[in-house]
Amino acid sequence: MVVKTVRGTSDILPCNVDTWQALELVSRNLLEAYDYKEIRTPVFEQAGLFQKSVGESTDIVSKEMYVFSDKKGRELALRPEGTASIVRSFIEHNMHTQTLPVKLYYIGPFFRYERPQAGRTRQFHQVGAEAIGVEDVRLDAEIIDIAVQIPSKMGIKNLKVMLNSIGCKECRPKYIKQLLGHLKNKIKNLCADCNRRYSTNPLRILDCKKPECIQNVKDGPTITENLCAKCRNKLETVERYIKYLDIDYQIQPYLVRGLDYYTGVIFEITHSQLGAQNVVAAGGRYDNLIEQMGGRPTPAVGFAAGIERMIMLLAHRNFQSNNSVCLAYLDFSMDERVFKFLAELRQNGIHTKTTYQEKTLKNQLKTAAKSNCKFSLILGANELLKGTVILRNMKTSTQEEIMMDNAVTIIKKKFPLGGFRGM
RNA sequence: GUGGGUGUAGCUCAGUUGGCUAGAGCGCCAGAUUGUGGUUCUGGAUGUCGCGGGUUCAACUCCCGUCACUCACCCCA
Repeated sequence: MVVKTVRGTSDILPCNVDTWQALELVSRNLLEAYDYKEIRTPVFEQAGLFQKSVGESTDIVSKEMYVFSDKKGRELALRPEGTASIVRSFIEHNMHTQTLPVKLYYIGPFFRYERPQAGRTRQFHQVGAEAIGVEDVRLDAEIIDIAVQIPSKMGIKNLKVMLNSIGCKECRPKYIKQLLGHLKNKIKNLCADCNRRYSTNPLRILDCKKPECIQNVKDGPTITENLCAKCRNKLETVERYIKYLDIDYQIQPYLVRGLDYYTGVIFEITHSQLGAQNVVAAGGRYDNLIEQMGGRPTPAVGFAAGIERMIMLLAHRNFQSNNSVCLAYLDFSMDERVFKFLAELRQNGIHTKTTYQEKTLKNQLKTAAKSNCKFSLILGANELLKGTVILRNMKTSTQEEIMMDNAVTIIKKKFPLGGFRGM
């Protein structure tokens, strides 16, 4: 058997890579406009980093992490998410001494050993951002804004923004007690998973999809109406700000987050065309994490968006650039003058295709048309003698004969600024 | 980790109750006279029928196993 990609991984082929590049470009431009700087951390870290930050109790750490030992016996893990590494880096490089907030973003691959499904693979990519060091709800609003803007700028519509707060160190434990009290007599009505959650992660019972659980949770207390005054005020302020930004959202009292480090305002952005894994982006505040990881007490807020999931929503769109020309030559094998002309075009940034094969002109034009070239350059013995070349517009099927020496400037004028179609 | 569906040419699929050299469309390649593409016409190439085993005179078709894909649960971006 020939070797294939590992389960849950896939090649991003040239035919799809334009969409990826467009998405990355849009993300970078946007994040940098919001004053975030890119950070690139290693794809593997000490396994303990994730155990401490993401939480031993989560499935991500307990079951889904790619853990391995290196030759010195160090326990390492492929990163299952982005925030932990950034927090590690923030502490390691004493970033608290910089002007706060420190605003960072990342784009890259992550790894979780899960059963593949629509919108879920073992290697997947996220774009995310973190604003660290200032506790201000405007940063929460800004993070939500960016998380909405990235897919929106790509032309993804009908995003659903859901907002909630899971409280702070003070009010969350109180609420959990209340919730457990409410469910105490109803445990036997809950599904098997929620019976387990009752002891491991009670908040998760809130977002169970099973009708019997929804039924029992419905008449119980919600975290949203049991927040302390401070948390309630923060949630309301975030609402006010994103309203000003015209972000259409709704409060979802049963929205909770899976990772242990979240505190306060959290959010999820979903899309109905994605299937069961419908979260495009999600995030929230994690004010205790940095202290918990050995730094000084530092508030922070961030989000991550699933790139594959956005790509799925863009599948019908074409981001292919057609800013290329095709050099067709004939009557002779590609001699030095043609080869030099080709190099000259390319050295001047003109995306130039050619066949490298002695094919008929017909054939070469066919190639040019197939690969979506805007112009063909036709260079035969006649032209070469005169020092000219034929510039053929593939769309209008009109052509003109120009001097080879002027070709670069003339072609460059024909192209507006390079970029992606449909943006 | 659990459950359902699927696995036949590069792609999308057909293949009758097991029976001759396994098919279609699209794509690909080549031609329709001399240096001009996307239409049309003609011709052509391509398959260990996912892999391994079993039943049978005979298996793409039945049975078992396995791997992969896919969808859902779990979990999460």
